[in-house]
Amino acid sequence: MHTFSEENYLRAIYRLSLDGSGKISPTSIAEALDNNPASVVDMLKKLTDKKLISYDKKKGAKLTDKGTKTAIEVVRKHRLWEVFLLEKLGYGWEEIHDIAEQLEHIHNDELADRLDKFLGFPDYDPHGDPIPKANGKIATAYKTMLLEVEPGNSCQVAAVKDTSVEFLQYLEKLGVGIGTRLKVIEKIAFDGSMVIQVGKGNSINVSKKFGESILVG
Amino acid sequence: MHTFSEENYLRAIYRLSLDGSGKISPTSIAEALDNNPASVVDMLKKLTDKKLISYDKKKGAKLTDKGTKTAIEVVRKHRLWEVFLLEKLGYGWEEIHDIAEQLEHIHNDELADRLDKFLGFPDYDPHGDPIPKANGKIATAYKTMLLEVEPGNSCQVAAVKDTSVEFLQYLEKLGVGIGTRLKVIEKIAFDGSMVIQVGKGNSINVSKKFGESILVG
DNA sequence: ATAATTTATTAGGCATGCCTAATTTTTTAT
DNA sequence: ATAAAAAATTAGGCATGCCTAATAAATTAT
Ligand SMILES: [Mn+2]
Ligand SMILES: [Mn+2]
Ligand SMILES: [Mn+2]
Ligand SMILES: [Mn+2]
Repeated sequence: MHTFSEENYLRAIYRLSLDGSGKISPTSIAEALDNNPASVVDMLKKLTDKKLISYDKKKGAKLTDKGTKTAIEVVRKHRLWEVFLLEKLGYGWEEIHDIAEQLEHIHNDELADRLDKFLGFPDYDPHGDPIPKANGKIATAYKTMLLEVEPGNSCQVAAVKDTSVEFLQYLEKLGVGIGTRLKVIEKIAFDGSMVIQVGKGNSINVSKKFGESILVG
Repeated sequence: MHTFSEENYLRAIYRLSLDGSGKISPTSIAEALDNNPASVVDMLKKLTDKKLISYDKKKGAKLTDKGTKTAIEVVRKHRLWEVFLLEKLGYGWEEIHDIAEQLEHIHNDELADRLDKFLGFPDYDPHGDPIPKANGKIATAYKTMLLEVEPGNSCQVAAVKDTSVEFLQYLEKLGVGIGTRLKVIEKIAFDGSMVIQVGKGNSINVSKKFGESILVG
């Protein structure tokens, strides 16, 4: 079995590989895990020895099939537990990520499948991310950023790319959740911010970072 | 926050203190945790420094108020999770202990209370052990062993003192669970074994160890 | 009381997973 | 091409939590 730390690295590498933002370097992993590049280099050696990744200074880190399988299992558990925490225990959507970060490491062969069944085989987690199925298949994630929506057009919030407490509480305050209808009124060329209308409510100005953190469908 | 290992030690010391089998020594703790007395001595120092226990070669280890509080919180989570795993996820009663061993270490202030509420405030776990309440109060555990029941008398299984897979699967095979009515037919002086009738079924011979592992009420 | 046995403790070591500081390599700017 | 900056790596260290082997202390048996 893998350690918590190994699983956290695999999950981080997996997420970085989906971002498609190029080479997965020690620095990028360190940033994702909020630790030190030197620590990452240590761990990349261990993961390479265990055949969970390949690592090459030129090509960066890449999950092997074995590593991908493990990463997806961890992600599956993470997202299923998030659904449980929100729907069954009544936590707020800004609280669940940190707890799921711990629960994703509980080891038991049947756990994910039993939890999945108990929850009614949900397709998406509370942040709009697709939940990998028992066979490892994953629905393709939404990938249009709110930022890319042209003024005059409407869309619905499909997922949030940032699960920080700060961002989710801000969304809560604005009345924005998964499924909320947003209309882009205007884009400000100066700083990339935009004016949007939330549902049928009033218009507000949100930053470029905000526009990049919401995926719409 | 405390580490998994610290919590496991606190829980072990707590359980040993309830057994009332005298002084809690490094050897007894090592046996409970299946590790080495030398390791235990190391940890007793750390727990003493953190004011979670007091340790004295003469008096053995004793939980402080702070240590007791933590131990009870861990036991509370352990038993609530066991109820969850059995009742909501449908695991067998011999499978839940090991998973709860992991789940008991998930840290979140509201978790135990939310889980408790979700489960309908259960009083006992699936092995018949009382679940500590939010205020730390615990129903007194059953303490009459099946072994002490006189021939001719009947009783009901209230709890099992041994949660090993081997014992629980054996009980399963015999059709014995919490609440099962048992009648003591005969006690064999030779080896302490006894002949019991399970429910309205046939009579079987069970060992002394068996008689010591079942609590009745 | 002395010897044998058991228990507790210390000493030294190892794996994990992190760190800082120093060094090397690579990339970017001039 | 050279200098400056950034990224990767190495070296050395630290905390945790475990181990074995050696030693000390306490118990039990003779
Ligand atoms: Mn995690
Ligand atoms: Mn999520
Ligand atoms: Mn248990
Ligand atoms: Mn445990």
